Amino acid sequence: MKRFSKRRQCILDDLESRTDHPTAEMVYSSVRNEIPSISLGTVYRNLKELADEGSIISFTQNGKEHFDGNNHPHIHVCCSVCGKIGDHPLPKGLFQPENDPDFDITNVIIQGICSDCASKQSEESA
Amino acid sequence: MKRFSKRRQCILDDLESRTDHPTAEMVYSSVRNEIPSISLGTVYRNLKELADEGSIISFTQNGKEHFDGNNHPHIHVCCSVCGKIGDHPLPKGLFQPENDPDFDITNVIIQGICSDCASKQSEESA
DNA sequence: TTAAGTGCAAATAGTTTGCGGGAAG
DNA sequence: CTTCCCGCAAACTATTTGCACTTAA
Repeated sequence: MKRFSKRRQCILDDLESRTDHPTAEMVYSSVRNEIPSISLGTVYRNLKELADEGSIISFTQNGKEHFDGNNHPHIHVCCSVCGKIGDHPLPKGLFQPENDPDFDITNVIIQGICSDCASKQSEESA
Repeated sequence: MKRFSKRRQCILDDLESRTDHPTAEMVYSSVRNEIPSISLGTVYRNLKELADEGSIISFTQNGKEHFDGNNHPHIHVCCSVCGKIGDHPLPKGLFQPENDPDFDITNVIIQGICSDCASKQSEESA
């Protein structure tokens, strides 16, 4: 049976209290303020368990896994140039794949180039 | 200046001729039928260049990068249990982030659990 | 001719895991 | 007690890179 673990709780609390989308390393660095003896392996282990049980959301961007304490399905808009990640609400039913009406959406990721980076790029090439 | 390279062309042709979403390893295995002496490093190198220049789309699923020869922005529906990836058209303007109307979308990923896997899981827990 | 492309193998980055010790129930 | 959890360090996987050699232009 799954136990109450101070470390797991602390990791979950940290994720739920922040609005960015930290990597494992970033969670590690933050949680160490609370529990200096915690190890990176434990952070990885618990992040994976929390994601598997659906308590948190995870997705990969630029080769690193990012985590989100808000486990309600919503939209992540990610700029592939600067790496910025923004949250947006998911309009009800809008994204339902027509060939699988019961597909259970857990996360939506939109990749592209934000207008800031687009204007910088056009300056450079000018 | 960028040159015409038989290997790069062959990799691009392979990607454009298939409708799945292969990993680098899968492209390597396929392209080796055409050019047996090609190396995995070259496949990685060219896939990265093609993705950087926008000729192909790439995204990470289950810790591996997948590639798509269709570089028109469209929706990838990914089941996080069985790993199936499906293509869907992107309704014009539907996903435009309201706080950045000029955000240039290159790819949309919808993660979740397909109905097949969902029914299998409910059987197991029964 | 010469800069871009390549094979090879070593290196790297991110993540996972086995194990002996520690803590929750 | 006994089962899960943890720190540690080694292992693993996917990907990148340096270098000497090829090849397209």
